[in-house]
This record gives sequence, C-alpha cells and structure tokens, in this order.
Amino acid sequence: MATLKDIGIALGLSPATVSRALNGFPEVNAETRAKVKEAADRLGYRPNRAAQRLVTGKSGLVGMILDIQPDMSADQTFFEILTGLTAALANRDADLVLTVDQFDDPTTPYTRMIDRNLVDGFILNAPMPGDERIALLQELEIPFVVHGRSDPAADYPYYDIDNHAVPRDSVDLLTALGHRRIALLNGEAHFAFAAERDIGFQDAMSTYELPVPEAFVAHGALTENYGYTVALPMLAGRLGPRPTAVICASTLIAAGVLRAAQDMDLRVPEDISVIAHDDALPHTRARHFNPALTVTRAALRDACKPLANHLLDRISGAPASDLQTLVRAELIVRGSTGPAPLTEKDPWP
Amino acid sequence: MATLKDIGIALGLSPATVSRALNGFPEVNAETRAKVKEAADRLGYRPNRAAQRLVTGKSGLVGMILDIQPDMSADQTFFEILTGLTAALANRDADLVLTVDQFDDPTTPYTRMIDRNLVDGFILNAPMPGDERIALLQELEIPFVVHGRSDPAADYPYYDIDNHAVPRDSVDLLTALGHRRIALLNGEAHFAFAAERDIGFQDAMSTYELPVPEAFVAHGALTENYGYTVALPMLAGRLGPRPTAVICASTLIAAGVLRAAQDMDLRVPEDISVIAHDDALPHTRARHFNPALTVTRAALRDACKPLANHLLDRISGAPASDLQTLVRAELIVRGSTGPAPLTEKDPWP
DNA sequence: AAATTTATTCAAATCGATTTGGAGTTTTGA
DNA sequence: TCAAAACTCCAAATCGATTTGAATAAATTT
Repeated sequence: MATLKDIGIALGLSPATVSRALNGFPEVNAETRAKVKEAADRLGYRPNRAAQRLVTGKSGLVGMILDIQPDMSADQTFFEILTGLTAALANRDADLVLTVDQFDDPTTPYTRMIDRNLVDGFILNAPMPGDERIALLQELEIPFVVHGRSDPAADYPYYDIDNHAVPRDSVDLLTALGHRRIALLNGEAHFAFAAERDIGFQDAMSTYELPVPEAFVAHGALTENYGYTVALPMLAGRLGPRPTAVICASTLIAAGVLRAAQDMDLRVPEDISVIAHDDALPHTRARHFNPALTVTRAALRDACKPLANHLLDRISGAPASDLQTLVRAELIVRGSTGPAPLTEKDPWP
Repeated sequence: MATLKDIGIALGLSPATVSRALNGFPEVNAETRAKVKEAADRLGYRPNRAAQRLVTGKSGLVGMILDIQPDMSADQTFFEILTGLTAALANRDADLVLTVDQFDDPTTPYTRMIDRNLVDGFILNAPMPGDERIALLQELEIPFVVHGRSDPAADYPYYDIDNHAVPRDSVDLLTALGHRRIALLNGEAHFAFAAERDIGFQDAMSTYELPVPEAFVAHGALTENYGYTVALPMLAGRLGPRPTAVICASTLIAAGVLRAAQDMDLRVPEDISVIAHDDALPHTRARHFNPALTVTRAALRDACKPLANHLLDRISGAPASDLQTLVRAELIVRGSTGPAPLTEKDPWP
C-alpha cells in the first residue's frame, strides 16, 4: 500500500506537500497538485486511517447502540434508518459501529464503548423524558445526536418532528369535520414522542372544549395487533360511547383499527374516521390502504441525513444550537376521514 | 487521557516496560507489573486504539454488509445474529462496522469498504452458489468468515449446519411413520442452503424409492404468508394427490401451513404431518405451536461465537482449514408429526 | 574470582499522516 | 532598483503504542 512518502519520493516532493496537495490546502501550486493527484491515483494511494486518526484524534466512527425489544415492532423503522444513515455517513467518509444493548442499565453499553475509545460520537434513538443516556453523554462531553428529543427544550443536537403539532393537526381536521368524540391510540407511554403527543392532543381538545375520557387515550407498541385489540372494545362501545374518530400513532396501528372496524361492521369513514401518523416506510403505503389513509406524514428517511450531518458537525466543533432540526409533519387528507356521523345517539358529553 | 508515557513517568519506568507489563510479556518483574497495573488503573489508562492500530496494522474492526430485502423476512434472524455477534466480538475486543448495500452489484460495497481501509475482515451471510463476494475477498486475500457455505467443499472459514442432513432426517422420520407423499417448502432457490436442502431431500427420497413430483418442491421467502399460499393449493389437492407430510424450511412457514390446514379442515397430525427447521428464535417457539411442532433444531444464536472467533483467528493468521464448523441440527419429535393416514385413496404413484 | 547466564529495564526506531516554523523563489510595489 | 509581500515547498516534530537491540544488574557456573 502506497504511502504519502512513496508519492513524495516518486515525485521528488516532501510528504508534507503531498499531504497538502491531496487535502486541498491553498498553498500548493496547481500544477504540483495535479501531478500529486495523478500519482496518488496511479499508485493506488489510500490514506492510512490509523495514522490519520492518531494525529487528528478522530476515528471517523460513530456509534449506535440498539436496545432490541422482544416485540420487534421497530424492525422496519430500524432498517429504514440504518440504510439512510450509513449512506449519509459514507458521504462524509464516516462509518457506523453497531452494538446491541444486553444490559439492564441503558448507560452501560455507552460507558463500555466510550472506554474502548473508538468512536467520535453517538446516535441515540427513542429518547425518553429525562433520558439517562443523554445525561451521561452530556456529562462526559461526548458528541451525540438524538433522533427525537427527550424534552421540547432540548439543548443538544437533534432531528425531530413537531410531536405537539401531530395530534393538533389531526384534531383540527376532525373537529372541522364535526367530530367531537376523538380517541388517541398513542405509542408506548415512556417514550418522549408519545408523551409529547399526549400533551398536544389534550391541548388541542381543550382548545375546542372537548373532553377526553381516560378510556380514549391508549398506549402501546406500534403494531397492528395493538391497534386491533385496543380498538375492538372501544368501537364496541364497551368503554362508554364510542368515538367517531381515532388518531393512530402509526399506520400499522391504523391497519388494526380498520380491521376492528370491519369486524364490527362499521364503515370507514362513514361511521368512523381514522387518521394516522405515517413514517412513510417503503412497504406500508398509507395511500394503498382501503380506504386510503388520511395521515400526518413525515418520512423517516428524511431524518438520516440531518442526523449524520448534525453529529459529524458537532464532532467538528459546531455549537449544538446550530444543529437542531425540527420538522412539521404534513397533513394529507385521504379517504379514511369524513364528516362525523349525523345521528348522534349519545350526546356528548 | 493517560498514556503509556504518563504511567512511565509516574513510576520512573520507560514506556516500553509499561507496555510489556500491561500486555503480559514474561520479561517483566512481577512486582513491577503489579505496580504498573495499579498505576494504569489509578490513572484510568486506556490504550489509544489509533496508535495501536498504526503499529500493529490491525484495526480491531470487522465489517458486515447487509443486503436488505424488501420483504424484511430476515429481520428476526438478523437481530438474533447481530446480538450474539456483537457480544462475541466484544469479548475479544473487536467491533462491528455495519453498512447497507445499496448497489446493484453485490461486490461494490465490499470494494468500497476495503478501499476505505478500515476493517480487518468481513462476515458474510446468505451465501449463494458461486458467490461473487467470496470470490472477490479470496482474490484480494482479505480475511472473512461465512455464515453458511456457498458450496459443501468450501475452503474458507465458515459456520454452517449440515443442510444435506436436515431434510434427510425429516424424511427418515416421516417414512418410518409410513409417509410416502412428502412435500418440501424450501427457502429461496438462489441461496446455497436451499440448494443443499433440495439435494438432501431428493437424495433421501430416492433412498426410499419415493418419487418427488415437481409440484411438491416449492421455493420462497421464509414467511408465514409463503407457507400459507403455497400450502393451500397443495392441501386442496389442486396440484395432484395431496401430500401427507410437509417439510418446511422455517417455523414461520410451518405456521402458514398449519393455518392452511385449518382452513381446509385437515387435522395435524392425523391428516397431515408438518415438520420444520427451527432456528430457535426467541419469539417463535416451536414448542408452543398447536400442535407442538416437530423440528430439526439448530439455534441461530450458536453461530455467533464461532463466526466471531473464526474471523478473528483468521485475521491473526490461523489457516482456514482449522476454522470450519459444521453442526448437525437436532431432530426433536413433537406433536405435529404422526403416522401417515391409513385411508390412502390415492395410491402412490 | 572470572566468565557466563539470566533477569530486568531502557533508548530509540517504527508505523503514516498532519502541522508548525522556516527557507528559498518569485512577484509586486514604491 | 531594492524592499516587501506572496508563493511554494521542505525539514522536523508530533500523535501513542509496539518492538528491536542493548545495557545494566543479579545470579549462576566454572
């Protein structure tokens, strides 16, 4: 494997000049630079990462630690993120080191990887309010970026969608259609995104002075099964008067709700409106549901580039405040939402 | 961060001695070694990976490139492997760099990662006969280990199960129970493991002088849906006389077959026997099927340690012939297999 | 007691890229 | 025309661990 010195010898130049030529420093003659590049190409030069790392103190590696849940509900999303992330990192010549969390304490794998001293920073996902991992990394002053936020007032780099607006936009649409009894099938309560959507939902409903009975807010994994099992008693009216609209945290949950509605002989959207948040995963297309699903849409894939870039910029010293991306999910109205049923047998409240 | 020199200064020793003391070389005084270890501990010494790598020429990183298929059938197995693999690598102080293949040519991501010059070797999975990736790595003399074999006569490090024996053991059991019309719902035909099982199945059947009509061997993804859709016409007798036993390439496929049998009002095992190969994934327990599933069992998790160790040994220079593990799946007879039905309305052939 | 081992330790070279502090040349400006 | 500025380029130091070749001290042998 050719080194900088080899190129220097071949061209009668010092390694310093060769290094500068290849790294685009201004103080090298254009002609020389061209010769150096040609020679590097010809000799098949590849910088030695270890040498670079030794002198720069950076490894070009970022870590990600997976907390694999038995229900494997996150698989689809995981692959989606992984694909985009590795591509975005490769664009900036960085790579991803992956480990699986097999400990009880969520911070253990982080301290272990930090001790092993091989990554420049971390990508965290699925933050929870008061997330211990974030506290740890902040204390150790190790660069990281979060997919999501542990708290709306996050002071670290992140990419997140406006989870407060997600249910609000849905409620706005539904109330405009005359709905007053609206249920929320949210994600698991310990995740920050779900907590934020709970708040957004409550806020929106109180804006319209609509009550939210306890039975109308559920938490669970983002699975079809959860949607089905929770919707069934709800739509059967076993939890009080049945909702005329259901807001789902994912399209899979909505699929479960649609199945439950079908089993109950309820028509969508005539009897019940369904709206979901859509991560735009490649193999669950809300548009192809029957009826086509009304959604708040924010493609998961969009998160990848900002996550990679924010982290790498942070590692290069950019201030956290410049590395915070908040996007608004797009409301897309399709066939699964319609006017509230006219025959209101159960006045509300 | 403390360095070897720091420890040397603190103890009045040279960095060379400190290095030897910590790395267990024999030529250092036991007393000195103890002092060095104590000091290293006290100063929180962590070897600088880049420096180690620069001088040893090894990175301590191994690469894995995922070819993510849209059907996402491999998810469960992927997480299982990932979990065990990262643990086994961590045991030997190595780490995993993961990338997703986003190219048409399967070798492209390998050449790219090789050019980026950061891993010591690769872990390959899902080999195909005449696998291009294997040819590339062999040509470049880059260490690798394969989960599976592209060919029974593989001359590289691997961990595999005896895929020839898998259907043979099943056929042995079924013929002993009197079955003569046996179908095979195999994996996708382009994978080496499926090809090998095809051969094992044909060989076993011809041992018993039993014919194998074309319609009795199917290939597809290891999904419940595939099992169901293929079994349905088979069990309906639409593809000729229906089989009395079905061998499935995975427990998920078997789940589909069981559902198809139920839909056709066929009892298992009275009307039809079902046997599957079982990867022993944590959340699909063959034992808890109804009826409990007869399987050839080889826990996927068992592959992880040998894979990691074979690769790391190969990187350290061990010969490939010492790094080949072949295991035999264990036949576990449960309730889904029984004597062939007595009333043979359709003599065979 | 002198010669030879053996046991410990050290100084210095090494890996390969980056970067600092100059040193020649050439160009520009007065 | 001469000094200052601008260009180019180089030598050498640096990052931190490993490893080679010696050197010193202690133990053993003759």
